[in-house]
Amino acid sequence: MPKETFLNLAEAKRESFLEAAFHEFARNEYRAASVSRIVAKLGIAKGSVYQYFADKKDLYAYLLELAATRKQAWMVKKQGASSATPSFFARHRNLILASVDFDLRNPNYSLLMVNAMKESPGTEAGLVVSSIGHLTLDFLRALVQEGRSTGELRDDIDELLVAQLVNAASLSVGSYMEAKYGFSIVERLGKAEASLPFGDKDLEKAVDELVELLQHGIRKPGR
Amino acid sequence: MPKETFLNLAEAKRESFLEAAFHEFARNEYRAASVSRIVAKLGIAKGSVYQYFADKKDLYAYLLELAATRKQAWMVKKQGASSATPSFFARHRNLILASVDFDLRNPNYSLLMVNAMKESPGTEAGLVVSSIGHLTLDFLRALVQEGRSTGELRDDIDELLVAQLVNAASLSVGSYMEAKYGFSIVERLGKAEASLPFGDKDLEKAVDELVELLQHGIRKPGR
Amino acid sequence: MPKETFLNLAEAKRESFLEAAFHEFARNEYRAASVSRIVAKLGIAKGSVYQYFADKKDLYAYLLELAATRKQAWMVKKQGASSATPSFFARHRNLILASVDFDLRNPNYSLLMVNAMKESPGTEAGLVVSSIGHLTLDFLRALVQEGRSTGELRDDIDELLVAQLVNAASLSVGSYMEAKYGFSIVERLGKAEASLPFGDKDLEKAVDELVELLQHGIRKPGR
Amino acid sequence: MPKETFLNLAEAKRESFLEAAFHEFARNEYRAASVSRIVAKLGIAKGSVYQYFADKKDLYAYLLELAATRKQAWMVKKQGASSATPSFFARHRNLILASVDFDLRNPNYSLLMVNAMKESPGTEAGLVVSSIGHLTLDFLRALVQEGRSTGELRDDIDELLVAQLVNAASLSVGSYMEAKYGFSIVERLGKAEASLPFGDKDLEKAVDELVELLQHGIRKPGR
DNA sequence: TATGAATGAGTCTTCATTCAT
DNA sequence: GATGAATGAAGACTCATTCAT
Repeated sequence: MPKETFLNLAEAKRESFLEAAFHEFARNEYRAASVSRIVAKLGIAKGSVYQYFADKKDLYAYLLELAATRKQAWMVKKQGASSATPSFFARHRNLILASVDFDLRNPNYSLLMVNAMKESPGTEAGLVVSSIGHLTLDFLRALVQEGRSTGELRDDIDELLVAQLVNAASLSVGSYMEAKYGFSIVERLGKAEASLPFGDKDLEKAVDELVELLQHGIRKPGR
Repeated sequence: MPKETFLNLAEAKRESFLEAAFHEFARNEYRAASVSRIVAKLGIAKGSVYQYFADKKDLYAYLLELAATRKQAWMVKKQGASSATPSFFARHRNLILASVDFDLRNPNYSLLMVNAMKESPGTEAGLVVSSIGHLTLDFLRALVQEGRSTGELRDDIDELLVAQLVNAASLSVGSYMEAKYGFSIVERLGKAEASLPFGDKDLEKAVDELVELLQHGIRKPGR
Repeated sequence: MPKETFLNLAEAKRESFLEAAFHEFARNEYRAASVSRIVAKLGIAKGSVYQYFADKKDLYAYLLELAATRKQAWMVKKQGASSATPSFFARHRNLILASVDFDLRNPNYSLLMVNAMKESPGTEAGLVVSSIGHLTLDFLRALVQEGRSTGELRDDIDELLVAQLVNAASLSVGSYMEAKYGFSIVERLGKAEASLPFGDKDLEKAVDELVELLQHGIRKPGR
Repeated sequence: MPKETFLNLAEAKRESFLEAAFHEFARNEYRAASVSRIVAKLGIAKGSVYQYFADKKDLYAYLLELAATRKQAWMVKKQGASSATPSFFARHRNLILASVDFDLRNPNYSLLMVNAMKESPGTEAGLVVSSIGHLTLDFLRALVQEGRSTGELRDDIDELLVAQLVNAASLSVGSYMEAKYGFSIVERLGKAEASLPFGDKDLEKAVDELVELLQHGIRKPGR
C-alpha cells in the first residue's frame, strides 16, 4: 500500500529506506517505533515518509507484508529443493527447518513479525496483523488434513488441536536454540552480522529431535 | 512497591483502582498504556496515582507481581486438590488445566502477563519483566527431570527441548479454544463478565487430548 | 507571621522544624525549595505545615526574618564586646569581621539570605526580600555619615557611593576566602559540621587587609 | 547549540523568539522560567521550541552564550576606541564604564547573567553557568598582576583580594545609579525602551569617583 | 518530488494547598 | 493539633502529521 511515489524511487534509495524502517520496527513495537528516528537515521526529510506512505500504520503494514512475502519466497524455494513429495513428517521437518533458518538469518524480519504478533488485537497495529495471523495456521491445518488422508496422522484427535500443537512446536525451536546456546536474537541485532553460535548441523539435529517428539510423543516407550 | 498511601486506601477504592489499571495494561503494552486514561476512567485526579505509586513503572511492576501472585495462589489451590502425587502426565494435565482455566477466567491478569512477556528486553518495562520470564520454563524443566528419573519420560532427547515443547503445548490451548469456539479473549475484556462459550468439560477434554498427543505423538500408531 | 499553632509547639519540635526548613531553603531557591521534602525529612504530615504557616511564602518570610534577627543579635553582641566607640575604621573592621564570621559559621542562615537576595524583585519571594535589602545599606550609610562628621572619611565623594563601595567590599570577603582556601560554603552544607580550612587569625588578616585597601586605596603610594 | 531549524529561521522570527526568551529568563531564574509562557507570549506552538532547541537547558545555554558574546563584542569595540595602552587606572575606568553602560542599556542581557550567576552550583543550570563564572575574576586578576608589574598597584596586599575588591566595586556601580536616581533596572524591563534617568556624563562621573576611591581610599587625606 | 517548520494533542510527573477525619 | 489522601494546575517534553515553499 505504499504510494506510487515510493515505488518510483530509485531502488537503492527504496531499499535503504526499507532497511532503516525494518531496523526501527524490529526493535520497537508499533507505538514505540518512531518515524522521526527513521528519517533522522536516513538523513531525509520527515515529510518524505508521508509522500511514500499514507501514515505510520500504512508503512507498518507494508513492512509486515514484505517480511511475510520474502519469507514465503524463501520457504517455497527451500521446499522446491526437496523434489518429490515425501512423507508428512519429512515435509514438516523441512518446513520447520526452513522457517527457523530464515528467522535466524533475518532477525530484522522475524523480530518485526514477533513484535507484530504481540500487538494487542483491536489496536491500530493489531488490526493490520490479525489477518496475517491465521495464514500459517490455515496452512498447517491443510497439511494435517493431508497427513490424515494419507493415513500418516492419527485421526482420533481434533485436527485443529493437532495443527495448533504442530504450530506451537515450530515456534519453540527458536527459543530452544537461544536457551541451549546461550545467545539472544534480539541482542544480535545491534552487532554487525555476528554469526550464529551453532552450525547448520546443530539446527538440523534440534529439528529432527523435535519432529521425533511430535511423532512418537514424550512418553518412554514400552511402558 | 506501592506507597503506604495506596495500601491504606479503603479496600473498595483500592480494588477499583487496580481493576482500572489492569484493564489499561491488559489492553496496551507498557508504552501505549496511559496513566491519563486510567484516572479519566476512575474520575480521580491525576496526582493521586503518584501518591499511590512512585511512577508508571512502579505501578506496572506492582500489577505484574499481583497477577503472578494471584495466579500462583490459584495454581497451588488447584494442585492441592489432587491429593497424592500421581504420574507425571496426570500432574502435567492438571497443571495445564489449572493454568488455562485461570487465564480464561481472568483475562485481565493473563493478558497483562502476555503483554509483559512481549516487552522488548532492554526497555524500562522489559527489565521489570525479564526476571519473571524464565520462571515457568525452569519449573517445567524440573518437572521433566523428575519425569525422567521415574522413567515415565523418554530420556533420549534433550531435556530442554522437551520442556520447551511441553511449554509451547500448554500455551497453545488458549488459542485452540478461541479458534474452536470462535470467540476472542481480548474482546471479552470489555464486556461485563460474559460467560465462556464452552463448559468445564469441554476444556478438560481439550487438555486431555493435548496430553494424549504429547504422550504418544501425532503419528498414527501401527505404521 | 507563623500561626499560633506553631508558636505553641514544644520547643524541640519547633526547632527541628526550623532546622529542616532552613536546610531546604538554604540549598534551593524559593521556587525549587519543596515543602514536600521538608515534611518527608521530618516525618510529619504535610498538612501540619499549613497549620503552622499560612503558606510556603509565609514560612519563607519567617525564616528570612529569623535569620536576619539572629544575625543582628550576633552582631550586637560582638559589637558590644568592643567597648568604647573607636575610630570609624576600627568599627568597620569589627563589623565586617563579625558579619563574615557569622556567615561562615551559619551557612544555613547566610545561604538562605544569599538565595533570598537572588530572588527576582517582583516575584512572590522577591517582595518578601526587598524590604530587608536596604537595611544593611542604610546602616552603612549612617556609619559613613558619622565617619564624615568626625572627619575620618573624605567628603568630596558622594556619600552613597562610598557606602555602596564599603558594602560591596564586605560582601567580597566570603568569596575571597573561598577562592584563597579552595573550598565552597555551599558544599560544606552537606557535610556534618566540617570545620573551616582556616583559622580565626587568617580571617582577621584578610579583613584587616581589606580595610587597609579601603582606607588608602589600591594605588602604590609615592607615585 | 540550537538546532539547524532555529538557525534557518527568518531573522525576524528568530529575533522575536530570542527576545521573548530573554524576557522570560531575565525575569525568572532557570527553574521558574517557563517554556510555556514563552510560547504563549509568541503565540506559537509548544513543539516549535523543541524543534529549535534540544531542551530548556539547551535554550538557556544559548541565551547565556549570546548575552556573553554580545557583551564581549561591545566591550572590545569600546576598548578599541581608547587607542594607546594607558595607565591601569585609565583602563580600569574604561572597563567599568563600558560594562555598566552595556548592562544599563541591555537589561535583558545583564539580568539574565545576573540570574545565571545565582544558579546554585550543582543544579542543572548551575553547571551550565559555572564555566563562565570565573572568567571575569580571572581577567581582573591578570589586570591586577599587570598593574603590579608596572608599579602602579601596591604589592603588599594579596593580589587575589585586590582583584576581588576591584570586581566588587565594578558591580556596585549599577545599584548605585539605581539608588541615586531612584529607578529600577528590573522594572524598566517591561517598558518599551524607556530612557535612563541620567546622561552619559552622570555615569562617567560616578565611575570616575569610584575609581578615585579605589585609587586613594576612602580615608580623608592628611590625617 | 522533496523539504522541514509548524502544529497541538498527548505523555508522565511535581507540587502547593485543602479538608474531612 | 495532627493527619494524609485528594486535588488540579502547571511543568517539560514527544511525536505523527500537515502544508506552504
